[in-house]
Amino acid sequence: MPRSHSTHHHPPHADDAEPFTLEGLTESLRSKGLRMTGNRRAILQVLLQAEEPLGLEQIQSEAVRYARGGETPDFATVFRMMALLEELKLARKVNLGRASSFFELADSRHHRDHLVCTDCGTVTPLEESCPVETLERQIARKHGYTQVTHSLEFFGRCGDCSTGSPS
Amino acid sequence: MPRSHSTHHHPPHADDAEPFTLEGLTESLRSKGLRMTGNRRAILQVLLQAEEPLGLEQIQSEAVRYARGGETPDFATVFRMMALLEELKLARKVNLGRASSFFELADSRHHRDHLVCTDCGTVTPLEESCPVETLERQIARKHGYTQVTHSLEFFGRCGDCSTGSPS
DNA sequence: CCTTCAATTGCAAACGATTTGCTACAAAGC
DNA sequence: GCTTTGTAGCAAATCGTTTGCAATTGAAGG
Repeated sequence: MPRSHSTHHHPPHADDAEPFTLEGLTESLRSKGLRMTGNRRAILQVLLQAEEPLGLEQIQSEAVRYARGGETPDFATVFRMMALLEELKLARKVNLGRASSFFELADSRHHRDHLVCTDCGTVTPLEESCPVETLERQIARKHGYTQVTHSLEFFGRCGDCSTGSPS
Repeated sequence: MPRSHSTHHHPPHADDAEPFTLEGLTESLRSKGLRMTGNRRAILQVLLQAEEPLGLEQIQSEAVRYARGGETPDFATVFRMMALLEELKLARKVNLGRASSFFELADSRHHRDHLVCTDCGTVTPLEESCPVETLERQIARKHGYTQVTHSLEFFGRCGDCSTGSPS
């Protein structure tokens, strides 16, 4: 499918191959009656820059660099923004096996599989994407990891729930 | 590879194809100087029976059925038992996208990929295990789910950490 | 069977991360 | 610039998880 050159706003979807932009995301929010504020712009810019999933505190502290006046957005603000983006399927919570949550934008540019060290917590975004079982050993060898396991879960709406609210 | 008919105890490992048994698990604990108590036996039986990952409260409440005298083990006891099994790599925490944790035994009989409904939370263990990207649509169609996404993470010890403690 | 010692348990308190109520603030339309 | 209504900050509440401690109980040895 040739990519449309969207001069118009067509809100990006989770399964869209197209990378998210500040403009596109802004438009996605606007079209829902939501407002683009300094905080939100800063948070989005942090997420757009991210090379790996970020925790709420990371997002909060990095947002300073994009905010005017160097104001740090409140923690609750970051929390609510991420909950909002998740709701709109523009961002995802990533399971890194930690107590707290990590987030990434839901486009293909930012969605990666990750290699997490259970010891030091290092997160390595993977380039590949293939059969899991087979890959486990390859990934282990390639990255010099040991005791590699994987966690693979699917999320979606079941038939019953799909018929209910269209969402 | 022909399966050995283990009359002897050889503690089961995480990547062992052989299903866990109450006896084998008991021996695994014993060999570590740990004790097999009524609580633990009950919890293990719950896990052995499970067809899908269970939360701590589920484990606790179902344990009643295996405990003598119908005593419910304390929540903390269940928590500590699961932490222990995780430590020994006999059980795993599973990411179901919920706030609380879910567990399953770490053998092939119990380790499954899952399909989780983001709406009602229904957990469907999958029989298949193949390339993720390709499978997403197939799984969606087969189970009547929509908006299917997946979460795939790898866990292990990185080179640096591997050299440190042997664990 | 009884004793001994360390592992285990229950209880309750401590924790850490997340979530929410409320009021003041500020985007965006008019 | 005024109004409407979404948003931000602050602090308190919540939720799941984790831990300290004293009492209990496996299980090995006498």
